[in-house]
Amino acid sequence: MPPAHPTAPEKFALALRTLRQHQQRVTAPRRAVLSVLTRRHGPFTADEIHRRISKGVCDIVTVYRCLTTMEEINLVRRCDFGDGSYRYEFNTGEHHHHHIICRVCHRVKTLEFCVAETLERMARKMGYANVTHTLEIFGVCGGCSRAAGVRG
Amino acid sequence: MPPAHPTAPEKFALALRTLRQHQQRVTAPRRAVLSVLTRRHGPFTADEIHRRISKGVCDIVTVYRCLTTMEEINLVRRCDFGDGSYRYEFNTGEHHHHHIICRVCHRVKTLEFCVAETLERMARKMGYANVTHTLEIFGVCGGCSRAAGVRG
DNA sequence: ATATGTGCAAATTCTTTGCATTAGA
DNA sequence: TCTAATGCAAAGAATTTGCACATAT
Repeated sequence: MPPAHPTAPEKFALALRTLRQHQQRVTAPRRAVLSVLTRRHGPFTADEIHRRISKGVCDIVTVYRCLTTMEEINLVRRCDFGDGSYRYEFNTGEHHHHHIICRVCHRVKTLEFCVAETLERMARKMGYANVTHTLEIFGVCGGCSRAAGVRG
Repeated sequence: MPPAHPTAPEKFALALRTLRQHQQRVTAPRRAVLSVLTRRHGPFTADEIHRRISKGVCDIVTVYRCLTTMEEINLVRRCDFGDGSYRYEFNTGEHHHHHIICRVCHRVKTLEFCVAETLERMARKMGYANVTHTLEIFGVCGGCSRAAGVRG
């Protein structure tokens, strides 16, 4: 069986395969987007991804289109931290997880733990099909708390 | 002690009192917004609220400003279903709750139950202060499933 | 060869802001 | 009275769309 945490190149190769399996073409912009997303987990906004791509490879519009396509085939997951823009992360399919977002420095930590199965089960009992959920935790991280404490 | 589920007029009266307590003026647009939000739990988008207000009472911009003010004094809660617009609901302060949103008809049910305390506790242990969370459940409700089933 | 993907410009959608005017307290 | 709230117009930000051109298969 594959290692629990595939390396970036492994994820990248897997992603290209997944594209082809879904009759999607492997283009330079798609490679670039996937390269960013497999190297660091993110999640990143479309703009952040675009800025991490070598200048001139593609337009921000193309980044959006790549991400939409990739979300449709479950290669990426779209997250919403409620701050006005969506974020995208590579979907390894390994484990469902959530984020803790610092309200001050906006750094994101991943929580490899989910507590919402109970709620999903409840929703299914209520007659819902195709149940999913979003769950994000917000707070002020230790560093930012200390920084604020020192100042005032 | 007050009843567990105050009536709409009770909520409305309470809301006006809360406004005054916070040195906020009681104006026609604010009454109109609160009237909508206390009559039905929602949550509603700014546009939905505006359309439910008698024509000519106020501009959509004013609805946004009312909602912002009301959120600041905790009279309303802002929800984000990740579909491009925020939704607002009256905050009775009674109990924290979540929503189940049908992906097809977009009808919202309230889940008077929260499972995320565990996660918040975990975040606090990780050194985060001022911890909150967002949690929404999505699915296809029974009615919509049946409708889809009948057709195809 | 040909359908799919991309660039550029422009449109859309949601939300916020500036400023003169109106109206609560 | 006098500050806070509103209307209107316009700005902003994020995302999507239209269409001609480029390119992966």
